[in-house]
Amino acid sequence: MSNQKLYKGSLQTIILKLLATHHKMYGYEITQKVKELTKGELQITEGALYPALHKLEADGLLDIEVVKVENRLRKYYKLTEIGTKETTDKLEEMQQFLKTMQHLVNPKFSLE
Amino acid sequence: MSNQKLYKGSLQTIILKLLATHHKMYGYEITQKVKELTKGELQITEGALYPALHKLEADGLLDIEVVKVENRLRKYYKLTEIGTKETTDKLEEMQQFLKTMQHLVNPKFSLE
DNA sequence: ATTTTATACCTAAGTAATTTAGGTATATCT
DNA sequence: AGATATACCTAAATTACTTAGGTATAAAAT
Repeated sequence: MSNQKLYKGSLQTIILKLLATHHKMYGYEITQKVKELTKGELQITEGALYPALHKLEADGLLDIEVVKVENRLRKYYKLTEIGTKETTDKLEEMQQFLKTMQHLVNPKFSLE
Repeated sequence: MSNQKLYKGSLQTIILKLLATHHKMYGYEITQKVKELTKGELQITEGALYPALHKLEADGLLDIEVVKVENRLRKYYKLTEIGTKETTDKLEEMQQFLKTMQHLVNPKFSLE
């Protein structure tokens, strides 16, 4: 995973997108889902994930619901109304970014 | 440019790609070219660019050629042999990253 | 004539998202 | 019994960047 640093700055967007799609997820589940969806290409570390979740919650984008499952704690996160709005914005920014980067590095445009 | 932070980690790749395409460029030219290619979407700051160029040179990926034009200095950079190789690798990593991110944020329209 | 903008280089302090490297605890597999 | 998987967490270090300066020449605007 030598290109892990390219993912810098996209963690919040990834979390928000997952919560928009799956409605309700807990931290560990997010790490596993990302690993699964990216076929191991992206491994979200817990040292990055948990502080990010706490910040999103502190910023009012996420709501929390603590559940005890098989004697273990789970903290389910879901989007607030503000979080849903912010997700739309961040996904648009991401699409714009991906389009721009594709344009910059795509060999098709190599003669510019 | 609220999504500037998404570009974190991609500066080296952008520089290398430009030098692969244009063979020889100087710092100021790179900032202008990126602004032009991205229609202002991405503004490389000089505080980021010059240290990045110095690092790429120190790492042996770039060669330098100083030229005096109209009484002003220009430092032209071009890829070394190692730099050319590294560019290929970094562009592959970037393509993989873009594909993965596209898939993550919009599985419906995956590039696959 | 003088100020501003454009060209062209640079550095250093501060910021923030991460990595690294720990920690706690329960359940399951070998 | 020990390793792996589940499930949470934090704090110091790293790092790529932003911010905010600096020097200097040439051209354009006021």
